[in-house]
Amino acid sequence: MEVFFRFFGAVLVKNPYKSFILFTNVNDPMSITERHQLILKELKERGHVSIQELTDLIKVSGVTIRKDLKLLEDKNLLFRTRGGGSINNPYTNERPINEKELINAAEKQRIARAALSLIGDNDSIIIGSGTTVFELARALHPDKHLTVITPAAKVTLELSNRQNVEVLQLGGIVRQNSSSVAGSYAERILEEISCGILFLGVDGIDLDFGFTITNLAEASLNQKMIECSQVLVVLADSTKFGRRGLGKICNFDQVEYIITDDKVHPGTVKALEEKGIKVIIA
Amino acid sequence: MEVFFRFFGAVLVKNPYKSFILFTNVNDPMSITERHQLILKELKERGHVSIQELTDLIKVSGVTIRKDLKLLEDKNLLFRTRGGGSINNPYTNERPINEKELINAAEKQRIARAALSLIGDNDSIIIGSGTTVFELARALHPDKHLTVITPAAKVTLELSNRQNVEVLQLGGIVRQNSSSVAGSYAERILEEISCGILFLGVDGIDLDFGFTITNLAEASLNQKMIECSQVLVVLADSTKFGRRGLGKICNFDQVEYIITDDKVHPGTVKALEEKGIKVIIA
DNA sequence: AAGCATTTTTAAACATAATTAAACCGTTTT
DNA sequence: AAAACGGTTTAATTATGTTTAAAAATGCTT
Repeated sequence: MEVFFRFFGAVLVKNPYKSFILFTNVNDPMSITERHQLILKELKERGHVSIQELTDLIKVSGVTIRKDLKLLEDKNLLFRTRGGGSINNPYTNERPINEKELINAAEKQRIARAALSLIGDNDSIIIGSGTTVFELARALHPDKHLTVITPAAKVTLELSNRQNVEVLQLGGIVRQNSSSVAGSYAERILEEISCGILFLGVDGIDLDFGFTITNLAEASLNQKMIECSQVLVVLADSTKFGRRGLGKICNFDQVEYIITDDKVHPGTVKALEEKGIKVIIA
Repeated sequence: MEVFFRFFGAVLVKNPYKSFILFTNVNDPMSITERHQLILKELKERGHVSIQELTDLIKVSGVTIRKDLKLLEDKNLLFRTRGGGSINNPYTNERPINEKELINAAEKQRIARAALSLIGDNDSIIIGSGTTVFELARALHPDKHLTVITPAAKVTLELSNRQNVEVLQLGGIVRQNSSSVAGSYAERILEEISCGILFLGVDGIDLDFGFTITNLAEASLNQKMIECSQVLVVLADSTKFGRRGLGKICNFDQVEYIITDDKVHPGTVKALEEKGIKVIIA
């Protein structure tokens, strides 16, 4: 018995299968489970979600999102906060929370997400220490393999179970508060490494003095990082401009990109661009 | 006999649809088994199915699809969600790390607290990787200065803000899951170090074969740690006895203390003590 | 092939769950 | 103090689920 199949004008012979075409409307409203999945995914990537974000994204009412958050909280999958939800228990504060850090959190996340676009497949990158570049680690979910070198234990922990990411933790004495290493051990490892992009967080950007950080040992490590990297990208929210830290890291000619937020002064941007730096406003 | 494909022509023209092609014969309605196969195939490809989709496709009533989904759920082939089915439990995706931590948590904490008594003022110690020795880091609140060397990022993060503790994080490639480094970078740092006590967690203690761990790179690192330490203390809950991991760490003559819980077999304790090891039961 | 029992399917009725707008209340910000 | 924001409740609407009884399909026996 010979069986013919016709499909878009072509004829298939003796196909052992039966055929159906299943259609899914992409514009269909999301099911409750899909919403919950999405919320959990966002939480995992960003650390917290806001109701505003979610209503914009999913096109449902705030009441519904609040109900979702309540359900997920009941399942111990998130902690409810005013206006959203968080993956961390806000009540297990290891150290007093810097209020300002929280206020700039959204900017830092936008900056981090803008930085993602600079990373290519099979790249190797360095992620420095500091809260801004930590957000980069959090937002990093590469499709292809990526090697990440970092002095920061927080970055290592964030990335250690992530798909497609290989982490090289630098060694050395750990600085209090930053949980990040510095010193000769780390620098010696860097001497054997050549890396694509360095993502650096800084404490100060002064148009006359250059890029600075408050800790001297870290400044030295950052210099070594610059030496072994081909491209230097500085991530800094707009509050860092006009400030000076104790230790100088580098001059403007060594920096290829600065990624910052939209509160940066236009004159500053112009001055940076005249120095040959590509400024990305997230 | 000619068989033709069933097209939903009007739908095809509309663009916001994604289409999936499955095979089936048109003339006969689908059998129950074919339906189930179709549902499972869709699930495999897309992760979830909706009842709406399936009724449109197979031209059966919603009641029937619900019955199908119930049957498949009873066979543990899918999870029912409102309006459809999902391939994996949508709510068990979080917090994989805590689970291992929870195993024998109370024992591990008692073991860790017993280990504290071995640490003296101004000592320098190594804390290895694994959940048991991590509990030691958690319990560590020294009155006098203490230097801690560790390959584990979790230990570093736990101790980085603690009073009187200086942390030396070893460098190297980070192992998935353990978030702990191993390899030549770490070993080279250890060559320059001499340390008082090494607190090691192991995966297996076999009276004939010695101390073992499942990961080979970690086994090698552990050997180097032993070389640079004066005293070796093994922390292991009683479930570790009689087991063997892939990589051998050391023999019994190199171990000075074993700290374990009270569920250990008395014969085992005796055998260990005959080998010259001091056994502490927490 | 006819008869009969069993299973499958479905429409209809009913029950439950989900969503939202609107009204209202309490906090936080200005 | 006012305005803006987030949260809760209510009531109406819509979507999804369950049950029931009847019809249709299937399988088995003779």
